[in-house]
Amino acid sequence: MTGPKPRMRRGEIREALEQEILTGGFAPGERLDEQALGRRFGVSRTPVREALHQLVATGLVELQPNRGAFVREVSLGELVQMFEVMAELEGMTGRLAARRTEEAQLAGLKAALHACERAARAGDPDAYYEENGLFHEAIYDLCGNEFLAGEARRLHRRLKAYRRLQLRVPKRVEQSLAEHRRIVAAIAAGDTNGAETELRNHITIQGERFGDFVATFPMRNAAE
Amino acid sequence: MTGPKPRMRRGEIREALEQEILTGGFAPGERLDEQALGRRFGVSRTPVREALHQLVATGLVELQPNRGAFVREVSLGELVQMFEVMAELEGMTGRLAARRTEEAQLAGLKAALHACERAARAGDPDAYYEENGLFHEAIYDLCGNEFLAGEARRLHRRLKAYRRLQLRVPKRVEQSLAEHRRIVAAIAAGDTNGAETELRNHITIQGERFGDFVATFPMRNAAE
DNA sequence: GTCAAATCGATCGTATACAATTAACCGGAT
DNA sequence: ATCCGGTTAATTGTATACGATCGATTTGAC
Repeated sequence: MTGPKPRMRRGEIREALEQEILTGGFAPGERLDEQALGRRFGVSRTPVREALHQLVATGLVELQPNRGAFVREVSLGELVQMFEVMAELEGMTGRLAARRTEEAQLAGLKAALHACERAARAGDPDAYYEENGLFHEAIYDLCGNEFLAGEARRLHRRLKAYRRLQLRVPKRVEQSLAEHRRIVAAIAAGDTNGAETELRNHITIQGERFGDFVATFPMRNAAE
Repeated sequence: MTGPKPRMRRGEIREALEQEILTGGFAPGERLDEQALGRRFGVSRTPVREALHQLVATGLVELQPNRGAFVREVSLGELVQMFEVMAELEGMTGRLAARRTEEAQLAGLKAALHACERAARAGDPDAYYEENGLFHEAIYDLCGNEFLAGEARRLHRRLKAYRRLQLRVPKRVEQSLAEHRRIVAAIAAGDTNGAETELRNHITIQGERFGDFVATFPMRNAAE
């Protein structure tokens, strides 16, 4: 048996489970047994339970009453819906950033853009992915709405695995970079509509049309 | 001692605490003692703990490590931010509903509107508040994005207490009703921009200008 | 052979017990 | 008198024990 027992704490357990679910270590729909996980992490059921409950709040895990915790399966349609909302929130951060940002505050955003350019030139998709996250984070900081930023971060995290996939598409990195440049230009110019539109499209290309299509199909409800 | 012990379950405890926090039964910043609450509800610490953790996820409670749970204090600025996001989400539901709704599906929305009209004519703000919630719920159903609907419901719940307050402003019910009519008209006409704008303004009147103002002040971060 | 009901097993939900961490209090030295 | 360190008390975080609930299996009758 290879089971090490490093005695992790609740927070670490939460992160470990989240990581493993996002990377596919647990199959969607799979049951997450409390005592099995407890044995695996070298702790009792209690911290595992609390970690699972936190994951329920993030939407990764579904909790059936008196039945246990299961890895939530996200349908394609649901993913589209989440991207649709993400696009809206990101667009909003752009609009607010464009309206509220002063010239002097642009340094961080421009630095993040340059970092993206370097990663793209290096042809390193993983590095670009990291810098991309920091780029959007820079916009969050500029939007002046910390609550909005928190919600955007939440969804960003939730969609992490899927966003990463999209970068594997051939010319996608270059295209993304070009969009980043237009976004910065719009924010710098105070072009609220431009920043909003660019950012929205940046998240879902043809997303709304696609959304219209799948919205006509019936689909599962979100967990309580 | 008036302490009854009805032995509530976790879900009930969660709702009771949520209700009491929203209605001001617990002061903002007040500490929520686990065993005290356990005694009060006639249960042990365990279900209280789980209820508190769920409230952390909703943003009502803040959890300091090894220190305990506290009622989260929401500053005015934070409230404005939340309304700003709420306005955007509602606007989005309106836009999607206007684009995706067929004539035959409008019955429910129109019924909800008529119910609002009846409550307004009766001069009953509380009844109007209820019907208002159902009206927005009807739009959620039409937007075809269940995930978005879930997020909107979450924020709606979170802002419940404050929305209720706004309806006490003199002519506010009549004004709200007029906005509802314009919203329905826009959705029925398939006017995406109109529905989005009307709904957005419906949530925050002059909200953006106010947001611009308070965004220039420093403010607390959202809890982890 | 099929279906239904009751028993059995397993797991979740809750209660209680223990350990670890923190904050407050107190005493002493500068 | 003030500041610093150690000690203590209280509370969170975790472990374990118990009870309740649900699903599956088995047995019996039709």
